[in-house]
Amino acid sequence: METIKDIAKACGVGVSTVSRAINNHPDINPETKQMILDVIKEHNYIPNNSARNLKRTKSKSVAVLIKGISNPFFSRMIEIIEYETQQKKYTFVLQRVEENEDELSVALQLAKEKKLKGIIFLGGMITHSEEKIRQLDVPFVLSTSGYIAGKDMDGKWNGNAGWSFVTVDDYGESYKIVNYLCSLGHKKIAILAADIEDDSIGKLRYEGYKQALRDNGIEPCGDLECHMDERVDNYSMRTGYRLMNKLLSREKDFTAVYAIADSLAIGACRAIIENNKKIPEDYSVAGFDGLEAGEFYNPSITTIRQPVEKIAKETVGLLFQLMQKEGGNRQIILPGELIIRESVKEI
Amino acid sequence: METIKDIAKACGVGVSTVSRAINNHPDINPETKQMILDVIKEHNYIPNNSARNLKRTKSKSVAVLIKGISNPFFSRMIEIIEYETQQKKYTFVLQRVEENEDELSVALQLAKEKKLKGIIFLGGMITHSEEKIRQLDVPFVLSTSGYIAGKDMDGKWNGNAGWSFVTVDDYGESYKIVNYLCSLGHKKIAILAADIEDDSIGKLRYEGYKQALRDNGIEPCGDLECHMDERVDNYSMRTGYRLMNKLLSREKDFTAVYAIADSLAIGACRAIIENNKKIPEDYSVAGFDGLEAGEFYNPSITTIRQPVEKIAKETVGLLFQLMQKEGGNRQIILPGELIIRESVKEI
DNA sequence: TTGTATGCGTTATCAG
DNA sequence: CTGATAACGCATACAA
Repeated sequence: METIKDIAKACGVGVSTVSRAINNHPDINPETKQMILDVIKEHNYIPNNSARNLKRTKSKSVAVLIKGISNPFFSRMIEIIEYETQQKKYTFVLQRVEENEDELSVALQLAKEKKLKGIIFLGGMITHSEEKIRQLDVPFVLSTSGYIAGKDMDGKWNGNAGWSFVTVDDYGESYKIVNYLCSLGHKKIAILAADIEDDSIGKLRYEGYKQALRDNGIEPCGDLECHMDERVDNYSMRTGYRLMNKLLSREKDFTAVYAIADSLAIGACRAIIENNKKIPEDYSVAGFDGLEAGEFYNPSITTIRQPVEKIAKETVGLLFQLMQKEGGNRQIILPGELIIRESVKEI
Repeated sequence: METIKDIAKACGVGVSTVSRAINNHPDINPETKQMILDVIKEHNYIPNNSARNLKRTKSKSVAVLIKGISNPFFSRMIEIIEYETQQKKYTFVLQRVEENEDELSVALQLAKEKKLKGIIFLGGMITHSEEKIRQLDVPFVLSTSGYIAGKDMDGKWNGNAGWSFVTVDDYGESYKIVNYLCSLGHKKIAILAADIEDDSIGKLRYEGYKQALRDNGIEPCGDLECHMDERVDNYSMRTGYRLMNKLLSREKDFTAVYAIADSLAIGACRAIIENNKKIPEDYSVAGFDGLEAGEFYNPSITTIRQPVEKIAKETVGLLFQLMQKEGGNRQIILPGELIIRESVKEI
């Protein structure tokens, strides 16, 4: 294994000079620097990152910890976050964390190893003790999650989370689209929801649905609710398909279905079509998220679009404010956008 | 910052004993070990990974380098690779690499930093000099790529790649589905393809298409080919939508379209539908990949399914054989599966 | 502008 | 079973 010493020897200079060449330090003769760089290239020398991290005191890097990397929603977010981060001349570390892994522990460890300046959490970060969160002495922002942590059970914002986050108002936007369905004359609105025990966005969207119904004088009916199985289902098209078939087999009357995610909505559509029913003639279908797949589906899916670009930008902006101590924790709640397409009709 | 020294002091033992406790070494008194572990937990001590990597000689870890993380196809692969790796008691490192980044350089660096035992490349690894590849002294396997490197321009396998890979036969499977379209009586078959300059799977699938046509006595016609714009388009639904509209505007006659990816096929379907044409009555549409989105689309998309699970398992299996020197480089070419669904009709 | 020496936090070696 | 100490490869303070 080649080390900086070997290079120094090969160049006939000291190790620190090589180090200076590598790290673009100013106080070095341009000629020696070029010579060293040439030798390095010739030897295919690669500095050992562990040693660098160990020695370095500071660093200009932030990390994104992402739970549920398969979420297509996150792909675009990452792109933007990465771009914005690089604009600010910071290095960007992407770290995926298992569904059953503790993202906070991973964050703690990574912060130490990479001497991080800041962290962004994408997904997850729902259930953590204040105490453990406090161990994280690096500025961090929760993106598209964390809202729940500041919400009371009935969905009302209690306004005192001790940390920063950026998210859409899942409860409010869910309310909005269900209310929209009601305004179109729908009275029997089914829902494809997360499992009952869910305490994340699934719960928020579910609560928004129920409240919208009540405010429209409709009492939520358990027979029109179809929940995922805990630890079996996920937010996939297949799940939507399964849930919809289950709902249809109950032979209950309804005119619209609200799926709490576009992926579920698409699976639901397929189930409806295979049952020889038409969308939206027989059933209206509404989703949530604003995925590309919903836009190009046949019929295209009426949904709430999450402002991905905006969320990403605000997240990075907030994180850097925190890092530069330009203000304390803030909670940014962005509006979604009701996108009216083909899958819902007036009744 | 707390170090192993602080823990040793707090426990009244030497640092090496603490190290033993952390690393599950056998030669340590179970009681002291438990005591140390307790103190560690109490202090929230986290060992510095950089220091560990620096000092450690061996390691039991493999990495997956993935180019194009948004590819939904890769999500499932990663899941399986990770599972299989953990079965073998190895640690798994996922490293994403930018589209414009050099995955080989990243691999070289990571191998050094993390003392990797093996590497899996997902996507990318198309254009690299033999010389640079040889620098990588760690066993590696190319998954769902690399085939091209052993192919001649006309798609024939030249059989002497100096490295291992696992993939489907993009050329052959592409040939298969186009041939299937021909067998159904289609004579004018359009294609939605990658940009002309593409030298990856895009080229292979394109060549398979042309050869299938010729073998069915049909001369490929440029007017029925619609290529992506280099560096602008990607394998998204939106691209498929754009290309299909472009193709339709040419007002050329055709009865079937073959999109070289399911995502493109779905966008194409949407474009056709918006032009008030029916699938498959007016146009048959075929895809490639076997994405969930194609299965649940309306109409469901006839396609070639890549055996994701199998690819992933064979990849890991091959890598570990290489690592354990149980054989030299091998090239595994798996068959795809023609899945007949609703988007294609006989003519 | 350059070289030397020290220490980052850990594990491995060796002596007890 | 345990503890002292020498590396690991690099960046940096300091001396030249």
